[in-house]
Amino acid sequence: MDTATRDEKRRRAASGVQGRAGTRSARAPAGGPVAPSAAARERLARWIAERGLKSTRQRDLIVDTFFNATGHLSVDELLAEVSRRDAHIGAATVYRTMKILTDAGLASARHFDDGQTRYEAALDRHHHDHLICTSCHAIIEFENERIEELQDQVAHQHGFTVTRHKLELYGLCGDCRSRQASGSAP
Amino acid sequence: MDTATRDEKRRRAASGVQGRAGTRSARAPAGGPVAPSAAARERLARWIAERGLKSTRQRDLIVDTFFNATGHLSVDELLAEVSRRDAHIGAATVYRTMKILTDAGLASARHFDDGQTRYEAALDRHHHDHLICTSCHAIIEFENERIEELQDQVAHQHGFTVTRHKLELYGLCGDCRSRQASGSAP
DNA sequence: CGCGGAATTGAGATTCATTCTCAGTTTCAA
DNA sequence: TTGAAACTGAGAATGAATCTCAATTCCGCG
Repeated sequence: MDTATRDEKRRRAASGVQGRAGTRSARAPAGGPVAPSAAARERLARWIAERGLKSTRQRDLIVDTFFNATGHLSVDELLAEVSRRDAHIGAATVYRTMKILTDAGLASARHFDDGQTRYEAALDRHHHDHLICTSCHAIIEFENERIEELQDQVAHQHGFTVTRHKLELYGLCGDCRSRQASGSAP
Repeated sequence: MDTATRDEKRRRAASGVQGRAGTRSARAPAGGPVAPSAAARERLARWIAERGLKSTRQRDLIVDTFFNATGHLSVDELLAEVSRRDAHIGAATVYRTMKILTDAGLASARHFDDGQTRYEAALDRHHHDHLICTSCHAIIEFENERIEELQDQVAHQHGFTVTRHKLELYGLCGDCRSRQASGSAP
């Protein structure tokens, strides 16, 4: 029965505009020249060793696939990608692996308004927020120091100590806007 | 830091100690002296009439309960309240009614990080954002013109036209912080 | 190199929020 | 009053995510 479900999902991931979701997202702006996945894998190895976890073929494959992908992936999308390399890997394993990656601070989970958890690489990345195009689903990252300051200020006024925040701007990206302004063909 | 939050959510959702969530939220700051539910019900009546919908006992009861409640209610909470007045009302009806209210612009749906949709009255209310206490789950509303301006500015820099946004600050409210600082008893 | 216990895996079951289906009920305009 | 259309409740269905468990894999130890 799970087979049917999985096919369902894959079809969606494969067909929809979804495939491109996050493709445009900026990767570590002005990051280092080092291959990110290498450092990440090293840190993961340490994390795993430290707590008696084990390194497995599936885990490695998923992690490798994740760090070699771009953007903000959902488990569905990641599984679709992983399945291409090994069709036997189950969804549960992908969920479990992403949880480990998240706990290890190597990935971070984001909940946009599409009801799926999306993951982005978090290796030495700064905090940032997102602009999301409601038409083509592109996700663009940005940082704004001034906004953060104002947030802290507001929180302080209400006696709050903020530990994390979420700022998402939904709208039309430039491309989609001009596309809609002229012809209609998507 | 997203990590700890997940367990938090599950535990909270499981134990069902949500009754108080949102209780502290501010109601229409400096609103008019008019009873809000009356105006809302009037607008709803028009909305319903305009599109050939029907006014039913259940609908009226749910709407009345919603507008007489305070804060950011989940369907569960609303249903619990409604059930006290009429135990036969089904969850589906509450979902359906809240959808109508939302479409009519009389309620607005919010998705905080607890996996449930929460509704707040939207009658003539200004846009606002939220501070959420991760300990007692109080939800406090705030407005900050300056932040909005900066958001628009950022969006503009990226060629975006923003249609809506979401800003949530998670942390500890003053009460919970001092409570944790001193003894531990809640 | 081979053991054996602990961690891991896949598949299906399960949970939770929400939506859908459908037969019976209610509303309301004519 | 009447009948078509909207509504309702209960349970089934859906979708994401988690859990269960028997079978498998990993890996430190000898």
